[in-house]
Amino acid sequence: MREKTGNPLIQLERAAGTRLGSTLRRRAARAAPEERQEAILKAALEVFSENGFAATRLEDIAHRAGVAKGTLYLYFPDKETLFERMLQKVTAPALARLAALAADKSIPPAAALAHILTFIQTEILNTDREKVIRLIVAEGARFPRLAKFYHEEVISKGIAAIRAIAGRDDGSPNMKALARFPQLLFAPVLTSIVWRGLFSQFEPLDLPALLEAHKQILLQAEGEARS
Amino acid sequence: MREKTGNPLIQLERAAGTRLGSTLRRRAARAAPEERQEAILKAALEVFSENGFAATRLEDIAHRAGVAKGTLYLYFPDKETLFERMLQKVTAPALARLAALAADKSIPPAAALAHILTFIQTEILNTDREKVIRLIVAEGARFPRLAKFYHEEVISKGIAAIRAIAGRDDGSPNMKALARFPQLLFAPVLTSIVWRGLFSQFEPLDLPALLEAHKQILLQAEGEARS
Amino acid sequence: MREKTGNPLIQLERAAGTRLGSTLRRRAARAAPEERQEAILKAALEVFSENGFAATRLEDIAHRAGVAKGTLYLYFPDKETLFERMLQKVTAPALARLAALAADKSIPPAAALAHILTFIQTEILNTDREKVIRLIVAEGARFPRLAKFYHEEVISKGIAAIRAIAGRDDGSPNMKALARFPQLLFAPVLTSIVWRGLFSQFEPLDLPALLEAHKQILLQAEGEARS
Amino acid sequence: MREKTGNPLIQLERAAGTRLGSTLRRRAARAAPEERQEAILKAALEVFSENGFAATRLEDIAHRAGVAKGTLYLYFPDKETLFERMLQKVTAPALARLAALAADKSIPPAAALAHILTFIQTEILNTDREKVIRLIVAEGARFPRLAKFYHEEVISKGIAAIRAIAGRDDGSPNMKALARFPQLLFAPVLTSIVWRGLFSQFEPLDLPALLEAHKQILLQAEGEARS
DNA sequence: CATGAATGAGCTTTCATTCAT
DNA sequence: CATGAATGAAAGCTCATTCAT
Repeated sequence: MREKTGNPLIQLERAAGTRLGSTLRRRAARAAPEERQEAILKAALEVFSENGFAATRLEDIAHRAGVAKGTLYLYFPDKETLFERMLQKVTAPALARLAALAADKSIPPAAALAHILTFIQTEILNTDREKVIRLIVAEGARFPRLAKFYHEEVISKGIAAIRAIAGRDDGSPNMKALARFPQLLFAPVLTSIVWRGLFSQFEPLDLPALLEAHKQILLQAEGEARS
Repeated sequence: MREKTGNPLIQLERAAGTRLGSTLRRRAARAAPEERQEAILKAALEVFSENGFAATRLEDIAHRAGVAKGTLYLYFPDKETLFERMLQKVTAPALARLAALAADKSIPPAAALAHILTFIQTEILNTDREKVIRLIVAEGARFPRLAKFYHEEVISKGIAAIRAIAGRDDGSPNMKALARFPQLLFAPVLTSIVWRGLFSQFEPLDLPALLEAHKQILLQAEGEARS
Repeated sequence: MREKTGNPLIQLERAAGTRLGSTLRRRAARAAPEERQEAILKAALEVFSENGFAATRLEDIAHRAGVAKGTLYLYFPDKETLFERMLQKVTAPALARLAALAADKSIPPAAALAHILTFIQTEILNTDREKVIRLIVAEGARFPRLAKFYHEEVISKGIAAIRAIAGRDDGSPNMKALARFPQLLFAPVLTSIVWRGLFSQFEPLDLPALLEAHKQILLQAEGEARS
Repeated sequence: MREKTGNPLIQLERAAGTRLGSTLRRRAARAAPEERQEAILKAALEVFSENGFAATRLEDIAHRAGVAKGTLYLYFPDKETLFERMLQKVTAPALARLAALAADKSIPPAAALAHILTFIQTEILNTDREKVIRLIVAEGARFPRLAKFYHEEVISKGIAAIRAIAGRDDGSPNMKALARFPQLLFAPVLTSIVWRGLFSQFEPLDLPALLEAHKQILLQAEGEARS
């Protein structure tokens, strides 16, 4: 951390009050406001992910976004709000397809749930959303508003979708269990995310294979969701 | 280190006293040094659990432990070390019985794994160890030394035990999967711990029932590990 | 300069808007430059009066004047100059009639002085000029240039006028005193201005009656300056 | 302003990590807490008087008091409170003798009031209390709590004392006026204080003579309060 | 050993001023 | 001319760490 930037060349120029060629000045030719907002949120996700909320310095986010410290305050009133808005923004979309899956009753339940796991695999893992999950897991306890938002917007919807799908099946005991505890479907995903954040360097984890094994156990599926 | 908070949610609790002369010191008539160390570590677990590493003030730990701020430095060189030592201390024991289970080849694998889950239920959940797990999950990424320690002392041993047990079974596909991915055994436990830290107030979770369902799916066990 | 507030009492008023895109600009269809200057100075008097120099934000003045922040700099080089120019502008006229009174030797001294007090009552109290006096009293010590200007343009002229008038009288001891200490004439006025700025809400002050009493004491006048 | 202190000798010593003779270290051999509080309040009065509330930097107060910035916060929770406490502290005593004068009915009213003016002259003018008055006059409008405190603790008591004394006299019209408007007694004092804060360098003011003249006008006193 | 007052680096936030549009 | 987004110095406040007692 602690990148003491501040191009000395530029500083000299200023100190002297001179006005040399114009190419070197100006940090990035004034971007559109939406792009800056975007850049700030992107930088925020990165830096918060690396350091956690409390240990993140706004100056680092600003640097990473290519703006000045004060600029952040043109877009967000304070650190906490920036944090929450950033998480909400990344969180926002994404649940639509799950709802569609839940509604499509032509797909057999086991296949639909396998689809969900595949969906998670491609749309969340190794994505910004994985970082978000890590941040929520790590900081959510200190941000009840955030936990509530995430539960309402993501978790409860996902839970409902899984429950709806599993409920369509009648016989299978595993499906019954899933209808009661949808958490069992994504528990290995969450565990993998945590694992990869902590232990991968000591003991790597073959995530696709793990999820495949999970599907077979839970859904007796034969890897039909390979696509 | 030197991390700063600013989290308004947390600052409420503070505000403290107006700082006067110090006529009425002495809190508990001088305890034995081991007891003090103990008290400090206990307080540290509590306060770090509530606030996370960066947002925790050493003064709060000292206060909770009934000692002065400076006293902490007689036992630990700095905040980070206190944090790590505290986690290591709570972590330390606990794995012996798992190893014993793994070694006892008279118990059928499924029963042994069910035993492990029961063991986790009674010895970890609702315990200081659950708090430790939450802290590791939340802060481990910023404390690689800690993650390494925890992997070495706890995770890899648990993994090895599960793998040894599951490996004794030959036929069952679930056992094969567990031998390859022991994480699948405790994934629902970790998920539950995270859930209870974040979402319980919005949507409670019947943990024993969830683990029971998990056992049935994974081990076709019929709750035989009730003991 | 570059002074900072932090006064929480003042910050309440702010908080502003969340800063969005700027689709709906334009406040008042482009005014003539003199009018803008006027509007800025008017707004400046108001806002500086409410908050004092250091705690006043230029943005508030701009907002109140219906112009953009940057526009201020087209009319004034910096905050301090705006402050001084504003005070000078309001101060500027006003002394002519006093000089006339001083020159008109047909009016008996006591009556002339009573006139002055009446003049003050109608032309200063409850006027922008009262605000100016409060600002000078409050901030003058930090703006020697301003104090000097005010002394030269207003105070010394007023003092001279009073002295000239009182000096025309020979016998009366009060007139002798006033010729030596013209401040005694307007001391109750200044005191009232300060009082009303600070204590009126706790203990109101009947200003006309007070000045009437003052006239009687000092000038043995019987309210003949009612005009 | 902006005294960048920080004894370079000491800084070198620290940088090198050496431990030389012990006399130079240590900012003042750890004073008693009351003394430090005292020193801080004294420094605060000075610096606030020079710069006003908003333009005063806590660091300057700390430097002037010979303590570190953080030390201020051991004694006062924030800038505003320091400001108010400082003013209250200087204000606190002082009114007792006035009350005594008001109660002593053996002294003729005019003499008692003359005493009060003399008292003001010796106990307030050229004193910390004069600075306090200037600060209240300048900042009171922004600190209603402070204005209220000052009115309750000082002003209203002084007003009451004057009114009681003046009320004992029956005939004199001046006394009647004073009983109704006690402000007239101290108006020249306040005016002088303001004058000396703003214009003395351009036009000095013989304050004792002015107050003497005031006494003669108001009390027909012949300087009997010389004592 | 224990204490807690003292320190000062560091962080969030504000706002006068600039300048591309 | 006018705008207001952008800048970054500066200030209030916190808290890990030290050290005289």
